[in-house]
Amino acid sequence: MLTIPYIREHKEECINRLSIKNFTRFELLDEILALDDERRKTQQENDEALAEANSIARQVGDLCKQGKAAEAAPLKARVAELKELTKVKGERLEEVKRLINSKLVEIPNTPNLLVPRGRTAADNLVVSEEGKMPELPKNALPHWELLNKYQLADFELGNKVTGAGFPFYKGKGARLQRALINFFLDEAVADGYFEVQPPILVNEASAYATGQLPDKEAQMYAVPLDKMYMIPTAEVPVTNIFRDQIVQESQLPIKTVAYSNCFRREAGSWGKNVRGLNRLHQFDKVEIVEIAHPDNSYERLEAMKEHVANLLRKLELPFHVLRLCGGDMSWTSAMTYDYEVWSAAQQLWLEVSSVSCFETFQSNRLKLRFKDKDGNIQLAHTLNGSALALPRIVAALLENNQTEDGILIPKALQPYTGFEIIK
RNA sequence: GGAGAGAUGUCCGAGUGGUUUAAGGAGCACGCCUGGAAAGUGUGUAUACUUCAAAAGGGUAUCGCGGGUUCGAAUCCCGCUCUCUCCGCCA
Repeated sequence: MLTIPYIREHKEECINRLSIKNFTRFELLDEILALDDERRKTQQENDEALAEANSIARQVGDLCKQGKAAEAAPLKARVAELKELTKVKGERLEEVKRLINSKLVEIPNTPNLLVPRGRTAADNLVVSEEGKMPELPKNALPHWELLNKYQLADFELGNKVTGAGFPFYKGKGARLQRALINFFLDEAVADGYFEVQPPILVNEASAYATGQLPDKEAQMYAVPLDKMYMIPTAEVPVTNIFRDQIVQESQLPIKTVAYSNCFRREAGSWGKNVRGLNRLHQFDKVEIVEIAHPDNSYERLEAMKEHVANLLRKLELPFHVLRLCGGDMSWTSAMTYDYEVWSAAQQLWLEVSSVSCFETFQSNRLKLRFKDKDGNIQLAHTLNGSALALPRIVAALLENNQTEDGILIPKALQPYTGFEIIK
């Protein structure tokens, strides 16, 4: 969420940036500032009452030691009055803080001024495009038929054992999954990312800190008996590593990579173009997360963007990069690049990665800070990106590389698969 | 799942109702000493909110978390979380 000092000191800029996301409820800003004034005033009054009570308690202690307990009676009465007062003030203070918080979570992150204005995916800006568009043989098949033809995945079996959107991968299909995971992890480690393997269940505090709660609760699978949630992305546990932390400035940027299963209920989003691997409830993803200095977080965003582009180059997939417009960006992002690979048989661009800078929007809620050279403590910037999500990569690999002899595996992946062709 | 023990600052660790304004030690930072270092020595060393034009200084809260008792709680009471030991189960 946004910080109150930012809203207070840069209100015009804040409004201008929010308008890029087509946000219009600017009255929330003034409401928050008014409540914050009340919070300060209330706290001051409460603190004064507490200070007087503390002072009286010391006096009572002294009197008792001197054997003058009787003289303490009026002081005790005064403390009782103060206690009533601090009860009322304290409750109001908590109430005001709750109100401020409830309004803050209704305001999205402020987009970077470079973010194009717009409402839908059609307004996204194509910033680069590379790779050779494949020429497919006649009777080219979409990936769901290829999965079936070469016995790489079994959706029916998934339906039987779990439900729709939970396929089994089998044989070379399973091996291809494992190869891609290892390939992505090795590439990230070679690029300086520190590998972690996170839990795939998180507690409420973690889900709240990265913003899945309270807004996106319906998107997560929950384990209510233990008050836990299945992660929709490794971003959640990995970013939460840094919750309530003060890191050293010299440690920045902190580059972390994690592979995990991801679980998404995708409530209400089933419809067109979700066949096969295009949309699943459980999928695999390698995620990169960075904690960066505010001075160079956008340089880090470009570096992450390049890391992802290199993966796609090595996989020899045609792709383009979009800078998302305000209307298509996520609530929490300040700037997002989406990567889409061309899935030749479906004749579709498939989103395989989303790389974002959140500035302080996440770290404010996380309480993720660093101490600068002068000893001042300030919020760090967070960034993350998929590098990469597997199912749509598999879809594009299968469709684009199909030949009459079988499906060719890109060279970079062959050491990981142990085979050059699927037939 | 059962029984017991525990959680104090960067770390170790003392503290069972009032100069604890959290002892002491270690670490770290800076200074002195030194040709340089070690040793020695001195000073400093949490976070959040708030007050103040700013700095300095001050106030409040925080001893796992949340309540309660009391004029006063790290200390007493209740609930929760987590850790350790033993038992049970187990890849």
